[in-house]
Amino acid sequence: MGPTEREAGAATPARERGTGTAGAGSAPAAPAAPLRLAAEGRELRVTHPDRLLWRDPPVTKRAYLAYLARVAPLMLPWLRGRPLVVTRYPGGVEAPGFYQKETPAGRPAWVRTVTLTGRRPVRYVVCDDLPTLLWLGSQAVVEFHPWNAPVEHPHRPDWAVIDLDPQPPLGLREALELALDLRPLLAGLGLPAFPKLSGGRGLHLFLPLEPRYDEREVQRFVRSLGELALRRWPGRVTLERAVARRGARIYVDFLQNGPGRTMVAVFSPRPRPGAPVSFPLAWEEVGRLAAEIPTDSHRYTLLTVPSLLEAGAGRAWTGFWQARSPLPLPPGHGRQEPGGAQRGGGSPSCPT
DNA sequence: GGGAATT
DNA sequence: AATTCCCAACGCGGC
DNA sequence: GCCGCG
Repeated sequence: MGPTEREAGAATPARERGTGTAGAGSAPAAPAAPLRLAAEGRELRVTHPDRLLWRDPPVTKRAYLAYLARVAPLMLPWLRGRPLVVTRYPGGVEAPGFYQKETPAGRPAWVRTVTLTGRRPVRYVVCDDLPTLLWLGSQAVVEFHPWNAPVEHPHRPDWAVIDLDPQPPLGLREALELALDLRPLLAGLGLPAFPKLSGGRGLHLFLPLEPRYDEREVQRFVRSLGELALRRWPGRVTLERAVARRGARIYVDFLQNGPGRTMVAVFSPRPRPGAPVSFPLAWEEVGRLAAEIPTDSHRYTLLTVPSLLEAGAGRAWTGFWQARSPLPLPPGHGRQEPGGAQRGGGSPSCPT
């Protein structure tokens, strides 16, 4: 989804919805005063606290900040120490939004940034703490896309991502089923995988990695995993870039592992109707959900900003950071081997 | 959402 | 003073 | 070459 998308026919800009204003004859609806917030000794100004970021279900900026504060303990570990790319929707998620890499101007002095030079130098936000998270929320940041690598070694990702994107009429159910079949295959390669709901139709598998490979190597490896899955389940899996050629299969998007590419963080909301959230699952839940969700449920929404605000954040993956794995690279994979053109592009060996 | 550039 | 602009990016494959 | 794609 591009951040500039908008819901068909919903051009109405988000408007201030009076906060009740029990106003018996009181002053004419005062333009909502900026809210003052303090967190961990940092002070924050929040304009338009009652603006609706999502209309259905209704989520005001104020409620959104409460959500972020609530999930912060579980969310921050996935943002901390990484360059952050965000999408922002200052007019609400039904109005156009935009990607932002460069740190928004006017940041408080205590917001950490890091400048990385690719084609051009970019000063990224590094969201290490609650005040920074809330400041981003106050800036109408809706999606959090941390780099796959930490600032200390930005070109040595410490996780790989397998993005399972079911093409309608397939839906979450089918993505969960594929993940369940992928799991033993990955385990056979010594790769524990951690699943999360994308917040859209699909599922993301995170594979904790020893940070010794560059983005290209990781991307090549995940592509070869996709090819393996494609050979094994040709009717269920596709690696096609062109939507028209994907058919009713699960698109395995390995390109998300490339240089400078990002994946939406755990607990990041999505700028879609329903205020869905990308949510970490335990494998038992993957199995349970696969059994519960109706087939072809390509619109299934499980967890939302309001539901998590109400019920609490749940839990995180356990053991992720202890599981960092080496990639089972065949000899020569990813290394310039003088004259040693190996066949097959380095597919992982597969216990068939 | 807000700073900068443009009218 | 008011309005508009700007906020990523890049390679790959199909045509 | 341009477009769509993520």
